[in-house]
Amino acid sequence: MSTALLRMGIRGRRLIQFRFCSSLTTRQNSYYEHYDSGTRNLIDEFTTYCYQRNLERAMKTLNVMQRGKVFADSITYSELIKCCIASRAIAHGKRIHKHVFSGGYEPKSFLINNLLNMYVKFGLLDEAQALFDEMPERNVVAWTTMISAYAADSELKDKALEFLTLMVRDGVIPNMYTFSSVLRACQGPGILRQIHCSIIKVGLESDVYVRSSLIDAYSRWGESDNALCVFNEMVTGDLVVWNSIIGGFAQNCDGDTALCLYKQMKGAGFVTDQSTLTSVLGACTGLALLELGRQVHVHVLKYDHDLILNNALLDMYCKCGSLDDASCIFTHMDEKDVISWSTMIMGMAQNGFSRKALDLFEEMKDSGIKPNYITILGVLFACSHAGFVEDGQYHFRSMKKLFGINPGREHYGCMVDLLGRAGKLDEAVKLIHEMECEPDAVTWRALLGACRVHREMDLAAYAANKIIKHDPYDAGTYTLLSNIYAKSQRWQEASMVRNAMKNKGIKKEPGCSWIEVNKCIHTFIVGENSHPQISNIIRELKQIIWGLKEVGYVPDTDFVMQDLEGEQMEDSLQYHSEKLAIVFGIMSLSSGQTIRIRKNLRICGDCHVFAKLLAKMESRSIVIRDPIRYHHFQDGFCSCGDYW
DNA sequence: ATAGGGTTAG
Repeated sequence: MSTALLRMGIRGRRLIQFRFCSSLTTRQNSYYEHYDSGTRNLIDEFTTYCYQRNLERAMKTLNVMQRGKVFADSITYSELIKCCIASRAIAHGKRIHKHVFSGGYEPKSFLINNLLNMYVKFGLLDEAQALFDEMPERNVVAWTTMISAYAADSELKDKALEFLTLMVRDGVIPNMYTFSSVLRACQGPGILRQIHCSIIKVGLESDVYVRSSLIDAYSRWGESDNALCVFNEMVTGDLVVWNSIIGGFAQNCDGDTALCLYKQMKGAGFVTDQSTLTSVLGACTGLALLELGRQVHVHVLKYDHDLILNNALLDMYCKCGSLDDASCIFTHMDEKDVISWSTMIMGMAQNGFSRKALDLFEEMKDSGIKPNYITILGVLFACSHAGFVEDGQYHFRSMKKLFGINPGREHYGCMVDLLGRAGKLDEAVKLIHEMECEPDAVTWRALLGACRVHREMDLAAYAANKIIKHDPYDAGTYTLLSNIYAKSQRWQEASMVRNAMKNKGIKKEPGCSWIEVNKCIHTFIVGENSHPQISNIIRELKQIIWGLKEVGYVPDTDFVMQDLEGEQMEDSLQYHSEKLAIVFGIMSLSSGQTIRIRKNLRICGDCHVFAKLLAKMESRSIVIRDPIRYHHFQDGFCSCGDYW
């Protein structure tokens, strides 16, 4: 007689040893054949229900079996617990937990680990911790389950790292599961490097899970170089590792590298999935590559029910200035969440369609989706850009009451912008002093922007000094401040600012514009006449300026109040990068096509007038995206309403 | 039995 059957006899009851393992273990380990056909049928039924994750029926069948003195063992319970997790049956899970410990036999360690995992999956960390504390022996799985639980909680990441130390102290050796969990808990590049060292020491760096976690962790802390090192050391990788590195660069605003890696990935024969496409769309968004984005859209159609992917698509079209496409996708999405709505509201606002943004906000509330911090930001952004002072004040005042959202710095920034732009500079200053959180450079920049519009030199100087205090390397603000002093004939202060800039080694970022023609990106950098067709472009530009002057274009050379937010004055008025890019667009795109430009600096007043008049003269749309907002030029007007 | 990648702002 086998020892198993002997044990059954001693305990005086029958245990179910399931068919879950019958394909894995040999039949001699199974009690199954010793049962009568009625019991066998019950077990079959139970097994089927468990596989179907039909908890209700499985529990019922188990009760029937227990009445026939056939009891569950650890494997049985484990399967039941998996059922509970799948159907999120918390109460059932707790009942099974009690059951396990009230039985007359000792639960196997894997069963307790399953219970632990169940509490973690249900987010009941206290219960999990209590169970963990009671465990007679904690193996690497139990430790890893706890570490993974704490690492996933933004408030408890320190605890995950602490558990790693405790675990090692307890003599339990972390494995690749442990490391890929604990990497999520690293709260800075220092500790990350330490963990990386440990991983190398135990020789786990080539595990794909560990590798993708490392890449992700380095990317999250802005250390793309290290992420790329980890990636490049890879001999054999999988889709997720590729997705990690592509996503890492896409999120770190390095779309070029992300797209380059995407190309390599396809070259290496990998098939993309939703995650890849989401990151690639993100790269297109960052680079304003509408045509490439459209190509990716074709692949996205395969996954038309993927919400995250659709949201990324939506954002791509918004940020590439194609709101018709965005609206079309938005109306056809079968599921919309708060991010879909926020993306659309912000997209409308940034592109100058403020009324539409506010209408969407009303629609969103009607649809029952609760706005979040970012949604409200979009709403206030829309109000400030259109001068809807009362709407803005209403939404700002009611956000806490209606949605329980406390206004943050960004919200105050929008309000300062709104009030300041409406000429209520006193109220804007008052609001800054009333802020619950400390004003920062962004807040002061909003005030400075308003001062620029209303030519408030003194207040502008005050705000600019505040910005420099917060952000001592902001070249744009230095330039602006020095220009303000110069304009007010405060020469000494002007030269002091310029000296401070020189001493700190702060240099202006050169103006740069990009345009996509035939799937190729053409770059124009001010002062660097590096484009192969530059002489033709300049010749054409001169003719255009000549033509525009005939219809009333007067080049504007007053830059004093135009340097804002890192958008420094570009040196040569005539050859501003966006002018070159626009002219190149006219020369190389077919006549009906919209000209789309992306800029690294804010557009200057002169180029703005130039684009408006040119759009009218050429009867075509020009869209320029700067780091903050969008300008849709058409028929002599701009969607920004001449405020930016 | 325990582990990895994707969406809104700044």
